Amino acid sequence: MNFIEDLKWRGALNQVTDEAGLLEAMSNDKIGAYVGTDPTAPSLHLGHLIPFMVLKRFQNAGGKAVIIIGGGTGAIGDPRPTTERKLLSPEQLAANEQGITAQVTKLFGTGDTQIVNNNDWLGKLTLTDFLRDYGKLFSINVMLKKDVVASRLETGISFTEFTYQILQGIDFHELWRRHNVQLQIGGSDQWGNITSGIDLIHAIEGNEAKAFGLTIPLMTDATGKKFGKSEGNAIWLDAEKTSPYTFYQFWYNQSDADVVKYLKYFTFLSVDEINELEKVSQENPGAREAQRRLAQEVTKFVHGQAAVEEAERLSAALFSGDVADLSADEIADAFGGVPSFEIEQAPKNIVDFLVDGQIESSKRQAREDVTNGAIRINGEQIKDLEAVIDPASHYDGQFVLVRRGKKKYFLGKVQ
RNA sequence: GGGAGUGUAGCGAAGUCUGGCUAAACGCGACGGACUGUAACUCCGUUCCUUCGGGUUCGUAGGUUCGAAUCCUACCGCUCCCA
Repeated sequence: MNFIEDLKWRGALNQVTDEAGLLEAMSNDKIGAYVGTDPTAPSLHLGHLIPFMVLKRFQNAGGKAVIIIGGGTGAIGDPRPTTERKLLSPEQLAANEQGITAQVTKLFGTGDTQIVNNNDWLGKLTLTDFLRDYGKLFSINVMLKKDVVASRLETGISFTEFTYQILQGIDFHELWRRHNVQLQIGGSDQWGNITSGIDLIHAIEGNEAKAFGLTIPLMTDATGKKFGKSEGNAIWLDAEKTSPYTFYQFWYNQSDADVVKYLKYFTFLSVDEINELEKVSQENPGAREAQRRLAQEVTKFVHGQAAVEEAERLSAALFSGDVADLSADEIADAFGGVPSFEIEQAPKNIVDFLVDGQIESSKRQAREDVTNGAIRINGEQIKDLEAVIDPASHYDGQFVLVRRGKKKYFLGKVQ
């Protein structure tokens, strides 16, 4: 199976500009492909992982992976279909660039990968050079027709964001020139920006210049919701923002209807392996074999093998439910990945305890959950609103382990 | 600058003409529970705060009234049309 066939089988292909041409270019030469990310946040989240997975597959298919950290484009802002973005401060941008660069480096290693920051060339471009060298090559008429711009004409779009597509076009051309990058990969919303780049390359280098674009379909789950949120929160790749345990659990909890789709999309398992897992999953869905494998593979890719083992150890401890007999050391060891909060040594009423530990948002809510039997302290269900929590009662007086609902854990640490 | 709209709980959206029955319909989301396979579906409950007596809300500030999300005035924000 070639690169494109593999993507099709995985359901990871939305549009390609010239499928045959791309395959030919790949077989004739070691070409590069790139994915760009603007540093809009200090960490990547699962949505970002999607194009990176495809880039990695491209690399595995013998290509060279190039990643742009968009210091320059991030300073401008890729227009959203609805509203204008707020500009990020230079300090924020710098911090975000640093965080994201570190993550990408971890994902791709240092092998056949190039990580560049487009601020290196965009930052040096003077206004007059920009207008003379690039502005002349872009037709306002074409730019206005791009989907994002068209949708913004109603509500308004600043000149700054309007210009974004030119900047991304310049990026593609720069990489084409410097690193033999002939393919740009992105989400389906990037089609317009990608074709801007291809057009620019053709305008500067001539129509015979090889440049291709490939987009990936928007990922949704079986109920049609946008993928990648857990309880309304984004799943981050940064272990500080989303613990490896939570990350692992996110994948482990995927529904049967979605799991095969995600195996195809988010793992490098072979066709045979995935087909086998699909079969196993259908025959015995309750064993959650496919989900387990999915969780292992993706957690390994993002956080490493040690994190997988840690997450599985923690999961085993939590879901056995038998936590009261663990030692303080075991608690510290196993529950390190669970959200924690600081507590005082003195005994405290259950409701106050939950609110002070920010496990509950208000006393009202805390009472409701306690009354419903949703709260367990050190493994023991507490339904009495007057109950007093004494940190000294378990784990050498060091910890109080709180469980809310069926599977949310919090660790109180005595100061 | 002129004209027309609009601003309600996390979001969407009723209620405004015909003031009290409105802490404010309904939907989504979120949270909890039952079921289960740490799934999906379904079902049930909760969703401003509370010392459970009550308190504070419907863009903001005033006013009318026994009583205002609902009427009046000013201001602020947003959208559209004309210039």
